[in-house]
Amino acid sequence: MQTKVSPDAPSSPARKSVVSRREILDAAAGLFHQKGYYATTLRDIASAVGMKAGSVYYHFDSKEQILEEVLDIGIEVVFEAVRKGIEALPETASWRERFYAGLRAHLASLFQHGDYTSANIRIFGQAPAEIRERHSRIRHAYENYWADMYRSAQAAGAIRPEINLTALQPLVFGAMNWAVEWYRPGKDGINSLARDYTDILMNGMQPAKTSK
Amino acid sequence: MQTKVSPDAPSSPARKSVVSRREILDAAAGLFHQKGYYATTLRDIASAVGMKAGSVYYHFDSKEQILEEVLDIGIEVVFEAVRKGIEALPETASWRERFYAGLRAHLASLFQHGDYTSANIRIFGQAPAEIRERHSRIRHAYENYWADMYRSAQAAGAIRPEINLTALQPLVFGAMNWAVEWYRPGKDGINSLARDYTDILMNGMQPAKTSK
DNA sequence: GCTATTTTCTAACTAGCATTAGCTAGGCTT
DNA sequence: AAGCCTAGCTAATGCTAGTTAGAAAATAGC
Repeated sequence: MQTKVSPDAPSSPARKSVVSRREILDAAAGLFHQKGYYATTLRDIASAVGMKAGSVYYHFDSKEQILEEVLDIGIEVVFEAVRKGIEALPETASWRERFYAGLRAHLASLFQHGDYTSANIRIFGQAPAEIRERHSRIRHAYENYWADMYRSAQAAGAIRPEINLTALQPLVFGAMNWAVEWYRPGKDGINSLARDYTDILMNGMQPAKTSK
Repeated sequence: MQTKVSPDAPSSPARKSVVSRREILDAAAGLFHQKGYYATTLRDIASAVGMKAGSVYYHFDSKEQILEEVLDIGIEVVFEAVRKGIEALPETASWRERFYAGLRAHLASLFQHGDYTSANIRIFGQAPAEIRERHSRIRHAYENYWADMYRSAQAAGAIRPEINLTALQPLVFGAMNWAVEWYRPGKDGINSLARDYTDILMNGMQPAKTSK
């Protein structure tokens, strides 16, 4: 019945089921992103990986478990990409460079690792309360990562002291995540999008400086 | 069978069914917002207004029709609020004032007319393709309203010429709409939120002006 | 090559859903 | 007062979904 995931069993030499499992998750993420959670049936998922619906239960206990893992992976992938993107910068990097790097990494992972992250944004609201609850931990970890960056940037004077970080943070998140709803990437697409966003958010849209 | 809505029949003195119809829509909007479209059953909707599921079919042809109307109302309410908020300004109003008024009205209607607009944001992605298609017309009308404002503001020099409006517009939309996911209004809440957003988007987060 | 374990399939079961058909009771109109 | 329209109810229908149990196939170990 396999209830626990048991991360890589003691000596298993790349089990077959590890692959199938991953394929199922991949397919599920894609379908969830496309059609939403409820509109996606287990038969859809199964047939996308060339299986029958019943077989999925060898790998997962329920449809909800699949949802849960897809959600978690969605955040983890972005989180890791952003962290790596920022840590790759030299110590001397300016706040603007760090911000750009983070923004760029977040956007990139929305479209490259595509399904998991964009599924996350799309279906989070549809998830049963209990699952949403559990999943929120990972979300908050990621949010806190950004929150810390903003805080220290403001402390260092790279962000105006009047700026309300409680508003800034979700503003940026919203701006980034909304891209899933409309943006269809071209070749250089994501970099230029990230540049545009950075420019707007750092400098504002107005030409000169005005009274607050 | 009642296929057409026949907007306010010639001389009917406030039919009972008009009320029930509206109650159903209200309840549906609330539930859609809360639980999503598929997770909301007709029985849920019906019992929320003290009816049985079958009776809903006296007022609507299908669950999808309810969805469609809820979606449409969601945009219309915001659109109207924003238009009114902006038109109420004097001719002499600055771009910043206009922007603030629009932003404020949009945010306010997210939380005041609450369910319709936030349901719209939440469930649009879950709607069947065909409905999404039809509904997109209204959406685009609203988006175009903003697009025109941005264009003329930029033409008038109130927005820096380097700003890419194709990026600016969804950035702002995303920022506003994301508020549904996290913001819980207090008393003065929305006004101060709108002020914060306006400040960030107009002036940017950084203290002085830097090289682009 | 035989056996044990993994992995998948088949085939059903159950529950819940949207939808429908026919009925009922009250009120408006004439 | 008769009959029609309105508004809603009850009960049944058909379908689809998640889930399960056991058989079959594939794979690996000895």
